[in-house]
Amino acid sequence: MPRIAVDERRDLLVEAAIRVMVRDGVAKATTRSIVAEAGMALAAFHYSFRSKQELLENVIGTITAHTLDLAVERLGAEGSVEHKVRAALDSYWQHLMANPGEHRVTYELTQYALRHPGLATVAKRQYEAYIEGASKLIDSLAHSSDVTWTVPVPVIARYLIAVMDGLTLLWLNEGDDAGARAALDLAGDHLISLIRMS
Amino acid sequence: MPRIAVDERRDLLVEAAIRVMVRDGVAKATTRSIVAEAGMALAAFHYSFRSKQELLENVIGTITAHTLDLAVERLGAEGSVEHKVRAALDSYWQHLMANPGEHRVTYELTQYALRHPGLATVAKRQYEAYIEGASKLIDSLAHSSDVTWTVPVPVIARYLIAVMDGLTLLWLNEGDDAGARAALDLAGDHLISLIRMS
DNA sequence: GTCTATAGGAAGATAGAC
DNA sequence: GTCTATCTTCCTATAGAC
Repeated sequence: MPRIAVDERRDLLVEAAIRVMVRDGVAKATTRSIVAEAGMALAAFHYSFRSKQELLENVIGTITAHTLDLAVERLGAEGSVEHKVRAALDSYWQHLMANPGEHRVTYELTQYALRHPGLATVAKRQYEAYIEGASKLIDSLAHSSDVTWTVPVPVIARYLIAVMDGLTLLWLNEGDDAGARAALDLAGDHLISLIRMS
Repeated sequence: MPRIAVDERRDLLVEAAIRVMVRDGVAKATTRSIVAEAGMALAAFHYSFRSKQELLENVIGTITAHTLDLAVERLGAEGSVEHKVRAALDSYWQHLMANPGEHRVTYELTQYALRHPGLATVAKRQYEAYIEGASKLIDSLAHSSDVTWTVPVPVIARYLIAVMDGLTLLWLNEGDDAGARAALDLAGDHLISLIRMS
């Protein structure tokens, strides 16, 4: 009954959609379940968004931005380069263990998007944003400690993203805390071995 | 019209389901599209399988077995340990580039399974089978060349699976051949550095 | 065993009163 | 802008004739 500006309604629906996806999965995030989560009538969906696809574009954009913000926050550690690398990995891992549903949703969303022609380009841009973010993170890590990498930054960036994605999936699917943690530490060793002191 | 044994019909439906999933994605693999692919009537589905879930259990089992068979074939290389490691990674990568749809489906299936209570245990067993397969592969690689690993085999196995999963996703999502390949080679360097000659 | 026909429900999207 | 009611389509699963 209360009148809400369309822009605000859109934000509320995007947030509700993300909550439903985290709780029940992307497939269960139907227009009906989303408006129910937001406490709105079904028709509210379609005078806020032209289609479900338009909502999903916004959901993907919001989640990508959120993830990149978190990555930037992770840069704050003090001490040696080695310590900074470990701290960054630890910080990511802590966030994963505290918010598994959120991470699972990002994988579901890219897969969903890549199977739907209208969303495929959005998914690719999302991945490119991650790679660019990782590159900047790796670059500034070396600069802040006045060291260099023995391997080109774009290569390390892709390797970093692949390893973290893979370890995340491993833990989400297998559920073995100690096993995944040991593999993460091994990846950390490798990253540190790529640093050349100068 | 021709009478087919139920067991054979089940196999035909499982194979048809996999073809549909590879081509159109797991979400599009409905009972209707699967029987259409197999050239059967809709009702044939439900006197071959109790439910769609029962078919999916068979699909997951078949794909897991197929993947493990491929991994075993990859062991045949001759030469130094380093060469064997490179050859195994190359062989995997070649299969990925030639069958991207098949690999994409395995990720979709685990995600699908983990969201459906009745299939969650099947998905976990699938992942455990992968880890066990990787462990055996890593073990026999060292034995056949009379060297040892500087890190426990289960840790390397999880690291290997995570890295390959992550690199696969990276390539499937970003589509950059050279970028993913460079990251793969970096992972290869790391694996080789974990070998201790004796 | 094999089929046609249909039940029964949930999805995205829209019409039209207020 | 906001709602209820409904359209249309697609899904899994079953009934019942052959």
